[in-house]
Amino acid sequence: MDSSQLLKGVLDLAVLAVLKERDGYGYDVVRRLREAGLDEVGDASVYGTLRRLFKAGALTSYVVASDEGPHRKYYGLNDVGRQMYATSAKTWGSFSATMAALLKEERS
Amino acid sequence: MDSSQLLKGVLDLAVLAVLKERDGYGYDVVRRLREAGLDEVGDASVYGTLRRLFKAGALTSYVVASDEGPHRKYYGLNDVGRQMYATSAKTWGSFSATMAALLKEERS
DNA sequence: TGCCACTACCGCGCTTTGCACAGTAGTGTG
DNA sequence: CACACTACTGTGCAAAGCGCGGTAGTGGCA
Repeated sequence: MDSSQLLKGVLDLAVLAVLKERDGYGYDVVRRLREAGLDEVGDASVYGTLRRLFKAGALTSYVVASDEGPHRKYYGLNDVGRQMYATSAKTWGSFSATMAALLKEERS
Repeated sequence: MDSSQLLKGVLDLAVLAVLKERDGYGYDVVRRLREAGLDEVGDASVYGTLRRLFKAGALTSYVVASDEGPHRKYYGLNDVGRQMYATSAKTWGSFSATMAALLKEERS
């Protein structure tokens, strides 16, 4: 099945969630999301989301050199990002609860 | 917050869910979805979804005259639609579980 | 009679967003 | 030196939900 459409509007939240745990760079965020179960997420989607969130003022950004590869652009949550995470998580919670209730009506 | 993006890819499932309970026409499906909690769903989205699902062969369709207004175009699930509902519900279930797990990691 | 509200449907065009694809680099391995 | 892995970027596309406007049918009300 193609669950890519399900990510719409939720990838932001997912990225915020992993960054809330600890700062991370793009390639790392992709890995963490896939390990978390979102294995179909595209790398370009994550990079795009990070740039979008940064542009929206929700993330801090700093570049760190690496011994084993190219530089890494780290991202982390700031206050705006934490606020965004809180409200998004809440919205998602009520939305998924609504959907769960809708799907549970198995009285046919 | 704008939860419209959350509907992406899930509106199909929501529409299938209400039609699984019983047949319905567009305007009625909109009302039922809103009563279920998806109060921000646009009517054009539902009509579009119904047409799309019908075109995909998941729905039956029949027009019924009404005493109190315009005609009503009823839609109902066929075998394809029921199959689609089953797999979509399953996909949604695992996806939302993944998201729940991701959000629950409150160990900062 | 004229106006409005509610019901019911459709089409156009816009925006967001995830993604495929391609490209650029740095590092290490055979 | 080719290749794999790491790491980031840009372009352009397609799907989907929605705002808006339009078309009708019915009925109420002054």
